[in-house]
Amino acid sequence: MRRFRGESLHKVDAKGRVSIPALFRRVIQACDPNWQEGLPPELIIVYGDARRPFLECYTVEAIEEVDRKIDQLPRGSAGRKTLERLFHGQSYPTSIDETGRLVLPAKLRQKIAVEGEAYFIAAGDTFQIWNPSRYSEDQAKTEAWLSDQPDDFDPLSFLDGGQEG
Amino acid sequence: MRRFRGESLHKVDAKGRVSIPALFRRVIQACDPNWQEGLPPELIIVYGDARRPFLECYTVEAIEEVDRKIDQLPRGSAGRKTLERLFHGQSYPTSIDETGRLVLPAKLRQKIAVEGEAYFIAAGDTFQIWNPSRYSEDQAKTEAWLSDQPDDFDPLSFLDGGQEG
DNA sequence: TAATTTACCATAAAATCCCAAATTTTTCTT
DNA sequence: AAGAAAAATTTGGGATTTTATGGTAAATTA
Repeated sequence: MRRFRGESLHKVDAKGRVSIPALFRRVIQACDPNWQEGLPPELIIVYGDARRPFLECYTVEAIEEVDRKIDQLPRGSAGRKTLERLFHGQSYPTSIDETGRLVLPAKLRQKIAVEGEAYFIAAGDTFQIWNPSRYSEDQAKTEAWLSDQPDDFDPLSFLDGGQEG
Repeated sequence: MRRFRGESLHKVDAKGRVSIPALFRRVIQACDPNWQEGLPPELIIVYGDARRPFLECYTVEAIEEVDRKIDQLPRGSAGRKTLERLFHGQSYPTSIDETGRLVLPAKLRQKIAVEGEAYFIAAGDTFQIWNPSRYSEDQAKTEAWLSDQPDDFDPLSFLDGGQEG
């Protein structure tokens, strides 16, 4: 259980509180090496990439892997600088409260235009938080593209294009 | 026993509970590397491809193979994004309960228009769940096509690299 | 102090567990 | 090979737990 799976819609109240999908909570907890009974499981929300209309949520383990890779880049290089800004600066470490909720500060809610509801969707070792209608639009594009493919087109054929092991 | 074989019809009750064909259960259990005595065998239901009128059920091993391949695609590529949506987002991880049943949430039942009964059919290393009459229609088409072939046409001839496409 | 954040408590709905009745299939015995 | 017994399977109903969400009080901080 080290991988997120599934999608769901949740209410966001005036204080910015949102329930995290129950299945996601288990993954977050399992991937927090510091967690123990009684402590709140932690996660990191990365919000800096302005081109992306969603928040990207990392488990502690996943963010530590990114950190290690950043550490290996040459000091002062453009790549390192950009990644440090994004993952160290423009990120928000937080935790899951007793009732399974998260608080999204106003700044983050504005960033993705979330008000009364938020849409959660898994993306492997991270998950994303979207404005529901923005997600629908994005998804509609993907589906339109898919329906333009031949009837027997299998999305899995993407897998054969890349390098195989 | 790592391959599904067979087909059958089962009742779906008001809570969405359905028996999984007993033979399928053994395959699901055998292909769950985390399974041990006392734990429920797990499986993953993929429902996202709107062009398909059925649910596709993966064993843990089968889905992990897909996951590994997705991981190898370039981050941010269109193919990877589509597959992440499909296999990580639009999927439902679940398990087989003590009595051999599965719960299909309302959302999934609606997706394939299943109400009182569901039709299960093996498809190699996955199996599918259909609305029974939709399956009949689809099957009728296959049979119509077959009966249009010459009497001596052998389906196995597909194996010899005939027209693929 | 005023505003914001955090902790705590409460409740309805939904998902899960537990027990058990009918079947069906398999095994055993004659 | 037939019938009886045992085991496994399919299905149903109720009780229990978890989840999603709202409200209020306490605490922090600007």
